[in-house]
Amino acid sequence: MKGCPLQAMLSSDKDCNQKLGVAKDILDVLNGKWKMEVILLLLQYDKRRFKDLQAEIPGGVSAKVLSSVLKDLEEHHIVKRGLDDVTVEYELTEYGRSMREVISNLVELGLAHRKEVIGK
Amino acid sequence: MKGCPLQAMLSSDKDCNQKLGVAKDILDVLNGKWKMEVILLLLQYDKRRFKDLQAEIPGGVSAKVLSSVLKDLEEHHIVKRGLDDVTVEYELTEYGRSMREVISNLVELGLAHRKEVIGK
DNA sequence: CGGCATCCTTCTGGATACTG
DNA sequence: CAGTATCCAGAAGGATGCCG
Repeated sequence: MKGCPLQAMLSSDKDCNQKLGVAKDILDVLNGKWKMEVILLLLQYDKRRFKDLQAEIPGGVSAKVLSSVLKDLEEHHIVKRGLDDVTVEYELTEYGRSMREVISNLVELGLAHRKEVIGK
Repeated sequence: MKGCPLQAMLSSDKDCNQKLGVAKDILDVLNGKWKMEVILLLLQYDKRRFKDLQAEIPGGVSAKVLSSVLKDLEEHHIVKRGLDDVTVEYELTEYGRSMREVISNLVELGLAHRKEVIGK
């Protein structure tokens, strides 16, 4: 045993498992069948209505699931829900827009992973 | 619509959704209740036996679940399973050791996320 | 010791119908 | 249009027991 292998930490009194909890926080934000799809669409369109999002997501989401996804993303400050006149429009917050780099990094890591696990 | 918002891609003929699939690959590797715990323990100990891993994981994993986790990590080239004499020892592959930086990055992102979503 | 077999509970997501 | 309500199926994880 050599202590927590996660350097890059500033506060030293927290233990490794708490750090894992922090890491899982951000995984939860992106995890799920449709979260990244929604974020990507909102990166493309800036503002989008519920029905449009539902129609444009490849594969097809039920209204119930899309609703819960949007609610979840809103709670995590990724999207903003706004009543524009009579309709409802969703858009990314500034923080939400910062997810583009995060997802890009994941794509990079994913490509490396496919290379490592060839043929899988 | 302005095209796929994920730059940092080299091959241009694949579309955005395939890129998301690639990103999900790496998420799957780390996602799950115990995968990162196992990786962290193996970063600390280099080699570890099944029972030891099970005993040291905080919270407690059932043998069935730990078994499936290790099998999954092995399929993804993260851990190596070796019969050392009569006992079984697990250790990280070189690729598996590269997960330390990935997890560290997630911790960084998680800290930023907590800062963004204060009090949650 | 290192699992696998079985059974059970919980969580995600899907299908459909309905409402303000 | 933008959801909510209900019911349902499948996967993940847990508890316990058994086996080579």
